[in-house]
Amino acid sequence: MITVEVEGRVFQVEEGTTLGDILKMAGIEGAIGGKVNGKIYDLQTPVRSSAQIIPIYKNQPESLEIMRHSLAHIMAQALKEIYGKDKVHLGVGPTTEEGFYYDVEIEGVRLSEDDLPKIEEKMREIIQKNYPILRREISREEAKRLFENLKEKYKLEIIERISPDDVISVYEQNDFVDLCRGPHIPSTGMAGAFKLTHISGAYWMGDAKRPMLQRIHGIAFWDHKDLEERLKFYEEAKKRDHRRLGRELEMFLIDETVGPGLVLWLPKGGTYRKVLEDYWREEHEKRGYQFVYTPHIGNARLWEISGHLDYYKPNMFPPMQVEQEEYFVKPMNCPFHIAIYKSKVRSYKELPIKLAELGTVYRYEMSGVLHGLMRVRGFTQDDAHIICTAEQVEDVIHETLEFAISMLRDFGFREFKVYISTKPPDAIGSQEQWEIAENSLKRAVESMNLNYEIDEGGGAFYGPKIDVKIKDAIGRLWQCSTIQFDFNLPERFDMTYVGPDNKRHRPYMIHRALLGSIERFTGVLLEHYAGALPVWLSPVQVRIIPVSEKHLPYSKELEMRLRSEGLRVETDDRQERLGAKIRDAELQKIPYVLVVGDREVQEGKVSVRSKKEGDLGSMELEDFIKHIKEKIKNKAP
RNA sequence: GCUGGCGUAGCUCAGUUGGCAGAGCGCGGGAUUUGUAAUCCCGCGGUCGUGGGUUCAAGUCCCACCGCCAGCUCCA
Repeated sequence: MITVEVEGRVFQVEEGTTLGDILKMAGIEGAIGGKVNGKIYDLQTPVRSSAQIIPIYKNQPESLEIMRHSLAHIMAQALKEIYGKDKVHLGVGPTTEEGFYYDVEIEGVRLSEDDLPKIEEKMREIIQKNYPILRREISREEAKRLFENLKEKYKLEIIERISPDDVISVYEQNDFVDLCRGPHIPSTGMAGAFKLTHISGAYWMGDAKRPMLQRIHGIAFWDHKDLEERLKFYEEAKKRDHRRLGRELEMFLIDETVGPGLVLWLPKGGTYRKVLEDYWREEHEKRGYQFVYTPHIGNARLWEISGHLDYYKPNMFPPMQVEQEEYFVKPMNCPFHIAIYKSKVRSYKELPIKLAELGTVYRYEMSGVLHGLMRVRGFTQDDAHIICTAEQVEDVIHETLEFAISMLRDFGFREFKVYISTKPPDAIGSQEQWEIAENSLKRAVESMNLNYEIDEGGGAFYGPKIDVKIKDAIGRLWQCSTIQFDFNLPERFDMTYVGPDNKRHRPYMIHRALLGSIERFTGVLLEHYAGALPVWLSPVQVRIIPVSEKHLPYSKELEMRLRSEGLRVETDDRQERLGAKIRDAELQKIPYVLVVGDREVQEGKVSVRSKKEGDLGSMELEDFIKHIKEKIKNKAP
């Protein structure tokens, strides 16, 4: 007998009683599954030891996971029915954040997106038939026999990987059997609303040397309403695509003849970028950073010392030969900053030293991963290296994290997720170094009340780090800031400082970027704001629209006046109708439009239309200047 | 890099079984003098991604390469 606790009540049941029977005993109805000591079980799974049980109902996210998992099976069954049992070989079919996928190999068939409706149709049939989904626990030998007979070569491989202590279970619906740990809904009829979205390739076991399977992706929810909402979200994301916005707003360009992954900043993008970089420099100046500039290429010897040629070479552009020496285009700025640090003997009195640079680096990324501004081959890191003593580490980390969050807030982000990655097994550096570093990271995050997760053992071999992700307007997370200890480079370059004891000591080095890269961050910003950048960042802040040609002189006067106030202004002097000019300003997402006609000329006023708030009516020019300057100062959206 | 899909005017796209390259927007010229999301007319604009091949004939079929997209993998 085992003891189970359900909703505060305690029961004695036979060991191996299914969760469903236990819940029934407790008088609980409508549960999809349950959490048994924190693990999600379905109703058919036997409970083998005393446990705390929390039922899972449809309105809880965990129930979705159960249902989506079953949909993956239903899809697999549909594929087998359409393409033949022997032809379809199943890989893995897990759930995702919003649905499920299944990796399959179908002999002689290349699926295309046109095949999806047919598969969906078959899935609906299976759901309609409402087959019971039955769990069966079988021995390893039986499992092997079963999947050998089914010609499921990938499943056999999975069986090999299942640890001997684990129970092997299969789930059956009608004549379909799948190796699966579960959990599942009790019958196919309970499946919710779903849609197959796309097909892609995926290596078996994520290994490029193994065969590539076809991955069929689907999304699923209990309600059609939620499904529709999700589909709308995709449309919304598509509307916000920075690649489209970048072209429409004339921000940037990636030109095939220049090269893939290499960004050309157009004048509008250039103006925006200058504002961003000026702001960035000011903020760094306030916090005692010193600015440095370093070359784009460096001698191979430098990259040998840094170790990049050992472990980073595949990501570097091939070398160029100059006067019998090899040079590499830089993939990182650190070795240069270190050379600057080492240019003289450093005293503990001048630490921490904070060297900052908007350093443009080049990395040879595989062609398949390039993506607009988000993933490119040449980009500018908002980079800095902080060199300090052990005693200073904690303050430095605290200050840096605070800096990162404050800067991201200025750009309009309000939600952050922080990840701390700790010591991996193959790490270098002393235990003491790691402890000081990791503790400082944890304390900084805790003192700032930030929501964080620890990725145990997820750090680089050369040091622990903090990554900050931001949540954008439609809930997507983007990694921006990273604060990374480096115990490797100070050793390799023999960096030292002279301590109060007049001896040489090894400093701590921290590599950090707040925005990540200017390119990527710009992509994120564009998507976050759907192209309508806050006034302070907008390349054009005000567009003046004369109602007719005769108002052009007054418009030009206004333009000069606003320009002298430091605002970015242009006048639409085209021979177009007012409506057309308003529309174009709107499409260009210009924050403020000033309409100038007879009334405004006579009264010396301006008629203000804000992108955010619509027609604000007539205003004294001075009042408008005050208004817009306030928005700029506050970095209002 | 790998798998699949796609490359037609500056942009968005149409182009049937192989048979004279099209539209809208944009751009140039003209008319209009406009009050809060598209005024009208005319015109310029393409070696159909590049290079081979099949064919009387290729945007269309075949091959290779380049680029883009969805993923895998990787990552700022």
